[in-house]
Amino acid sequence: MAVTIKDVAKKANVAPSTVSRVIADSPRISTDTKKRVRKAMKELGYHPNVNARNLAVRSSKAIGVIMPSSAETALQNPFFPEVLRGVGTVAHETEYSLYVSTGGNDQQLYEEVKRMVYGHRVDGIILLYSRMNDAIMDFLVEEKFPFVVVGKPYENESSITYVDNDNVSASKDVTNHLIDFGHTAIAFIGGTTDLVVTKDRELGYEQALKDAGIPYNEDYIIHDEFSRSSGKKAVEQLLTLNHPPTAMVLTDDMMSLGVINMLEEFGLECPDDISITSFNNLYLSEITRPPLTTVDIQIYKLGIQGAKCLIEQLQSKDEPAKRVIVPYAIKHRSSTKRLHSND
Amino acid sequence: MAVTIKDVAKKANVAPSTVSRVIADSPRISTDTKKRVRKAMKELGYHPNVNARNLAVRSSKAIGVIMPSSAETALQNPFFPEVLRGVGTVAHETEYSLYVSTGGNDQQLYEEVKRMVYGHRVDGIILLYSRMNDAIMDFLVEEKFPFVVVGKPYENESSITYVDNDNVSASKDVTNHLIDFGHTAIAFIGGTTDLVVTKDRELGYEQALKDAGIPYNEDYIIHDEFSRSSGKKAVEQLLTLNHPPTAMVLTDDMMSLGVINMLEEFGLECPDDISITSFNNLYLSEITRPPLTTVDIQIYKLGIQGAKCLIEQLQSKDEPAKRVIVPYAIKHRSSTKRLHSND
DNA sequence: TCTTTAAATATAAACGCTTACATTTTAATG
DNA sequence: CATTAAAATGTAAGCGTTTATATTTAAAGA
Repeated sequence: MAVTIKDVAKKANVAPSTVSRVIADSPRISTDTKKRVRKAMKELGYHPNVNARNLAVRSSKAIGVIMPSSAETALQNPFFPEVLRGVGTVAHETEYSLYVSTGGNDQQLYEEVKRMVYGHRVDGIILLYSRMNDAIMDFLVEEKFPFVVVGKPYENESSITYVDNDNVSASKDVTNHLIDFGHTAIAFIGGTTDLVVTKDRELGYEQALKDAGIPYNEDYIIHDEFSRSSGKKAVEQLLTLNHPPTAMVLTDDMMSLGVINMLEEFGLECPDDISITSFNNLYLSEITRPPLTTVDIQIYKLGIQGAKCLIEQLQSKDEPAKRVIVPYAIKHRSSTKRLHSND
Repeated sequence: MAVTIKDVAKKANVAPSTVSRVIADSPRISTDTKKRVRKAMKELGYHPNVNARNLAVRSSKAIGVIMPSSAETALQNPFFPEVLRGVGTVAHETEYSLYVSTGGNDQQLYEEVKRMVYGHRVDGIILLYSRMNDAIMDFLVEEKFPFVVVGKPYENESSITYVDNDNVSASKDVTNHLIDFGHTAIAFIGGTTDLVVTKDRELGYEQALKDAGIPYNEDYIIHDEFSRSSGKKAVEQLLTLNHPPTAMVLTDDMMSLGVINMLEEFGLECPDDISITSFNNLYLSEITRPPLTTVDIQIYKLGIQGAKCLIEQLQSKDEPAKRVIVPYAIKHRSSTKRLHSND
């Protein structure tokens, strides 16, 4: 077997507890013995066994990252890798490990979270999505297990720590941008309605219309998954309307890609025939034709902040529930155009 | 504290060992007591503590997934999430957990791997890249730690289990496709040269040229990271040549995106002015304009197979080194065009 | 020099599980 | 009905740490 604390102890002529204490760099050990023990560790090639340690201290120094269940489409959206990168950065700094979910469907995911929690696999969890009546979130609050959500909780908002953008305001801003450009027939294409983020962005869209005195048109509202195929479907639906929109507020860059593609099939050009605003500012959004006017929600920062909050929560037991709002910024590119100014 | 095996034992009036055996569904326990114990577990809400279990059995039922160090650019390429999805699928089926690397630079990553290995955090490792003189891979063989690589090892090829495509052949095929279309001025833009995959694809490209009797032109070969910005740089370099190429073999869809974008800035259209073949068949590749003719390397399957191989290796100690070649398929779309047939 | 106190280290009991081995119970055999 | 074998369960020793408590050693005070 591998070399243990006892081997080191023997070699350095001390008790195992002493070795343990020099690992923890306890001030109760004289610098002399510390040196001696460290030498022995080096010579033997000692490395602590985390399982044993975790068992003794009842923690795992690991955090679980839960992505939406529909792994099929979820992981395909660069949003997730990008938050993950943020989370990973602070995890690395603080020497936490990252456990990621693998569940394919809702049920599997739920089982997996239970395994993480009950099995003491992780000390805390980061939820990378937020939807209504989510069994997993309910479970976590029920169990009083430390977690933070990236996005806004659909309930218990004040008692759950979360990091989010001000999506209402962001959505209002882009809609206003479209209105400023003279558009009044503005469609909204968002993700599934059970996602809190969709709700918020729709709300912002509505507020902007209302403020501008533009009547709300139900036909202009479409909800679907975040994916390219759904984007296509959405376009089809809108373009066959009597009064097709001249602009659209989309809530995801990937979706926008699909929409623009579909538009072309219908013989329409963006932004000449239709203006588009988007969300996320994925690295793709500046590479598409046209480059997208999109809301930079600072995905990486969302990840950073989420992880930070969680770890704070883990370090001091009764850290209060926090809310951190990551600022957004609209990237004005070329997917929107002033109405009636066909040059 | 949480409910332990002893609590269950007491409640069910059996010895802890019996409970343990029930958990393992050992045939040595009568169905009667099994039932009784299971009932007790349910009533008490028992869940095994993995740390304790791992310590006892000296394993962790977890596999480590190592992505390239430059997390900045790496995770941005949907290739990685997609393999991860494959890996996750089989991990889930076999009840393994997934540990992912978080290291930002080479050194950090190396440290992390050591922590995984020495700390008994994972039972095996999947390397999601393969480059020359990789300290991590060397470390793993040195330690005789179970691992598989997705990609082809740069050395010890016969003693390391890996899953890969036949990249030489694939690259040859796409190059030939270009040649068939009448192109002779064909450039190659690949990732950094220390990546084995780049080597292979370049080799295929060269072979195709040679077979067709087309002289090798060093100016046509460009190496860089897999990213969009590097793609742009590459284009610039090629177009300012005396005899700029009429076609290019690119080794990554993301790069292709950048290239096409850049081409436009130079006033060139793909495929009218220049033909492009690509690799990976990311979901984007059919959404771009033009949709890319690209090699479908079946990323998801690479992940599936990689995980399968690793787990086989973990289950039976002396599983022989394997090589599994995932078949590729060229997706013919609209980014290539017959030379001189300007319609 | 003898206490008293502080500093340094050792002892041993957890942590929650698995498993080799021992023991008891049950069934089978002559 | 005793004997033996097989089946079912129990006992206890790990797995490699941490940590409360005890012990030893060294320094300080009287």
